[in-house]
Amino acid sequence: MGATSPSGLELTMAVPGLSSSSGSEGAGCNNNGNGGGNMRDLDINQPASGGEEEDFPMGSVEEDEEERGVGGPHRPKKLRLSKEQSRLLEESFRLNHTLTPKQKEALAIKLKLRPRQVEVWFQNRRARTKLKQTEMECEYLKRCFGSLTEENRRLQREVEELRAMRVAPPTVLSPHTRRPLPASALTMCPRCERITAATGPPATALQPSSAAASSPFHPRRPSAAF
DNA sequence: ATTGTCAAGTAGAGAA
DNA sequence: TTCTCTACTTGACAAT
Repeated sequence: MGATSPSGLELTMAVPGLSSSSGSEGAGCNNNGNGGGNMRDLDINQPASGGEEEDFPMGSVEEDEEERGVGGPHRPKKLRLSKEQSRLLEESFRLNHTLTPKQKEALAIKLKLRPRQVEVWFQNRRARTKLKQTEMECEYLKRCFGSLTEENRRLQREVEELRAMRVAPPTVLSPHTRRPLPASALTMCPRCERITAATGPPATALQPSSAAASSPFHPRRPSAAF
């Protein structure tokens, strides 16, 4: 299962029975929702439409190495990848979540970015994917916790009911003689609270409580010697 | 003013 | 030593 979240994250999660509601949280998904994009959609490789000065946000390959900002702000402007750049990055991320140096170089040339920028984009993209997956797993575990708590409550109630029903000790047959054992010869298994013969193989209860016969407490126990 | 997003910086770990 | 990764942080910017 691979879901694409509103923010374009492709998520895969190996959680049984989880229908990853792909667009669950729409809270912060402002980008690429309508394609129209009310967000300023700067192409960092184009000069800003109005002002023709050195108005590059930063980091396009054209302006790369030069030491600008001598005494200037250490983080001058924020790069915004263009739609096309993001699309191509997403596309290659879909194919591969990591890049070889060659792939990185090629992609950087294709996108007119520095290899470092491509690398950073992939790092951040992986981080976002992982975060999303973690959030989904968290949701899933919360649901599991809820249903297990409910199941636990139900079983506790069942135990209480069974305890209340057990007025007299059940008649237990000896495994050897097939005759009823005296109560003094019986013990209670501390784990399953089942009545057994004090020695020898487990005795056969004549009137096992209906739940004890197919109790969920003892699923396929390797015939332990009690 | 606050909040969310995201590119980029930094530190530390691990592999070659 | 160098490279790449993850995890965490920072700061710019848009949306509310």
